[in-house]
Amino acid sequence: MAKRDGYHHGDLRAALIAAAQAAVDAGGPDAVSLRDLALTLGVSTAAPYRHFHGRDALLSEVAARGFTDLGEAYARAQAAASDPQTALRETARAYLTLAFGRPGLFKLMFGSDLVNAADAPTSLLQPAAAAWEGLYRAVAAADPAADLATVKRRAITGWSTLHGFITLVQGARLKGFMTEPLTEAELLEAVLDKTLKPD
Amino acid sequence: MAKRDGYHHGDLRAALIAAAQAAVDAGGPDAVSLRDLALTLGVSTAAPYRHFHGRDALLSEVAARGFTDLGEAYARAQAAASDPQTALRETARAYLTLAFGRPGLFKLMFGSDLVNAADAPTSLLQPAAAAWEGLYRAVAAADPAADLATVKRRAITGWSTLHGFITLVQGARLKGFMTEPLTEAELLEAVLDKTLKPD
DNA sequence: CTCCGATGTAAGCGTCACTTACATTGCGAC
DNA sequence: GTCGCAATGTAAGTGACGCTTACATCGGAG
Repeated sequence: MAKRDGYHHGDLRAALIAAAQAAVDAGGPDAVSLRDLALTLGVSTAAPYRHFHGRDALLSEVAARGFTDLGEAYARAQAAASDPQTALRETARAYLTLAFGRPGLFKLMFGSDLVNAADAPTSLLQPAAAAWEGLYRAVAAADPAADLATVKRRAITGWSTLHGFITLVQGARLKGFMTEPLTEAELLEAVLDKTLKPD
Repeated sequence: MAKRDGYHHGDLRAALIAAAQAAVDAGGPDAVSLRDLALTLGVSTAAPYRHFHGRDALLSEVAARGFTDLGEAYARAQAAASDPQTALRETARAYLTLAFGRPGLFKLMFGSDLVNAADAPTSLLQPAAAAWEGLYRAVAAADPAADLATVKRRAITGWSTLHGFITLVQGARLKGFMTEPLTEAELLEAVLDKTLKPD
């Protein structure tokens, strides 16, 4: 790859994904402009369309890799844990780590309508579903005696707590409320406690 | 108002807000185009700028009215309840009602960066803060013995559960998982239960 | 009645995603 | 080897968007 002959780029597709990833991490989904990417990569504005149907297709690829990363982080957290309770807590922590460590990517994955779109590609839907399965798996393993409905209910309500806290914090809705008598670390543990509480 | 002399509109400002509100309810914040609104109202594309600094200022006005509505819904719910526990549950239900009843408006209020913006006007920040106070008030009233940190923690984690569920549902992240053995109504009550559980 | 501030218009700028017609290249078939 | 074709690039243009500037029109206060 990376052979430049003055006309063909070498591996424009990979370069576009990398540049888009960087832009998403730096400024979220809205910071991605195909024109900008093309200019940065020294290529015409029409070139990206040889590799992606459009802006959404490129963003879908970036989001898909985010979901893949998330699923792998879940798997690592669960493999490293000595018992199912710890595994569940560390799985939740992996979600928080992605959300607060790469907020731009998180916004793309969970704040955009890409996954919701009618023409969402399998390459996006599959990793997204796999990530959810990773969460679900941890909830199920933490209480093998629970029936299906219970596990689903716990997974959904727990995920809601975790996800809601993240979106509220990132939307700056808790500014001035998170501090005062509560430290941020205390609050984070409180959120984890509520997230994991069985019922 | 509404005097049309062929040149001046009569009350363009109010008409713009109403049209923007309708567009937001119909298709969310992204569905609002100043050009479209101007065309619909039979006015030039530059006219809206006589009444709003730009697109964000108009959307801020719509969002502000949403927060005002939310705060009033809280107040009504609390006034109608016979005891503080019921008041808290009905306050939470009011949040769900706005979210699921007017998803486009909810997305504008909590999914956009308007409130977060550095130049957010007081006319938006004040109703937003007031709405949060309405939630907080209900949590505090439900347990008068609790200290400040406890009330804050409960309000934040509870709101997180509620808010996260809404955003996950509206992002279609729970499609196929909400149904199976769980009815949607059951799940909603489960979310409310988890939201309101003191600790 | 006259002037002036409020409110409108016409025209245009720069950016965006995307399309179309054409140019260049590497590579496998022969 | 070279020929032809598919892959990959370019140049130019379309239409929508937010926003700005210079000018036109109107109603009401003096």
